[in-house]
Amino acid sequence: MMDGMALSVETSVAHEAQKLFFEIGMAQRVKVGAALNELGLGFAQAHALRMLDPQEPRPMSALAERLFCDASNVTGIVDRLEKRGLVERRSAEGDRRVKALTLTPAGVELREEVMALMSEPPEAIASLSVSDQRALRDILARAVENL
Amino acid sequence: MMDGMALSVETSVAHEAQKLFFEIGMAQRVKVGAALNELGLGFAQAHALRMLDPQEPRPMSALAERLFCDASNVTGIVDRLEKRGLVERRSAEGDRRVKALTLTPAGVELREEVMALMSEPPEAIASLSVSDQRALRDILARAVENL
DNA sequence: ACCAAATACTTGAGCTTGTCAAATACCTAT
DNA sequence: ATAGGTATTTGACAAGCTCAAGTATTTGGT
Repeated sequence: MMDGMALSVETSVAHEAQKLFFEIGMAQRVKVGAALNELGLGFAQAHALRMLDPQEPRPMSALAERLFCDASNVTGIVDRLEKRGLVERRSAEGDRRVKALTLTPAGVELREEVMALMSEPPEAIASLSVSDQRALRDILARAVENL
Repeated sequence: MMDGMALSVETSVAHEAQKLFFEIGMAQRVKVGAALNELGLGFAQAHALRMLDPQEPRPMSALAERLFCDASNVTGIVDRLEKRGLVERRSAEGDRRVKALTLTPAGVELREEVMALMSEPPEAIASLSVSDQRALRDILARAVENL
């Protein structure tokens, strides 16, 4: 009985937090999506851009892993990025099967914009007091560590 | 100079928080997406289900608003839900242009599952201490109020 | 009452994103 | 040499999304 109640209290706090978390995330997704569309990018393309390293070329397969999706999906996403001159497929030295994805200067530049856009805090967070923001950051940092 | 620095400190805290927020949200999206697929639902369908009221039928247009998408998109989403017998289109009394969306018993039931699934806190949040969870919930509640 | 304009929804074209299965090209180890 | 494994592409298909145009119905002005 006591255990049951204690547990239900705990889960209810986490659930309440999750509902709020989800609501803020959803709103932000809509806002960011609109901004990305104005840059002519879908969410997946933007995410792919973020996952590429301006310094170090990565194979398609590495991108698929980071995007948590099928390799054949990456083909299409990279096609569109390449058509816009943001990315280049270079055959990797040593293994001609792998395509080393390289950001072009235009790609690097747009990537910066995307990064800025996506790390822009939503209204909800920006309007918190600085001490709340700090507390939030610290709690989320602990949360991420526990992954 | 001082103002500039103070500002940059503030934005950097919010930005750091946002990056963590985004990372947790992204991971959760993937996990929830997989669970929804096992129920045979896409994210949009699930979200639509959530936005319908088991008590009070709503017109398509109301759903479009809540989904932040075009009305013509809702047609397709509701088509799929209706084909599975989760929702019914009834002509509204008083205005035959309007379709009143009504959840069937199966729809109500599946909606419950979806709600439970989507408010299930991610690993990252669940593994926080109870006091962190409480603090998180309270901060997010303040954040949502500021919308 | 009549007709033009507004409203609710559907349809169709076209795009991106996603999956799966099969093909291609290349590498590696026996 | 060759059998099997790996990286990427292709093709078929479906969801999700937008825009423009179409249909049905209501509303409002005259």
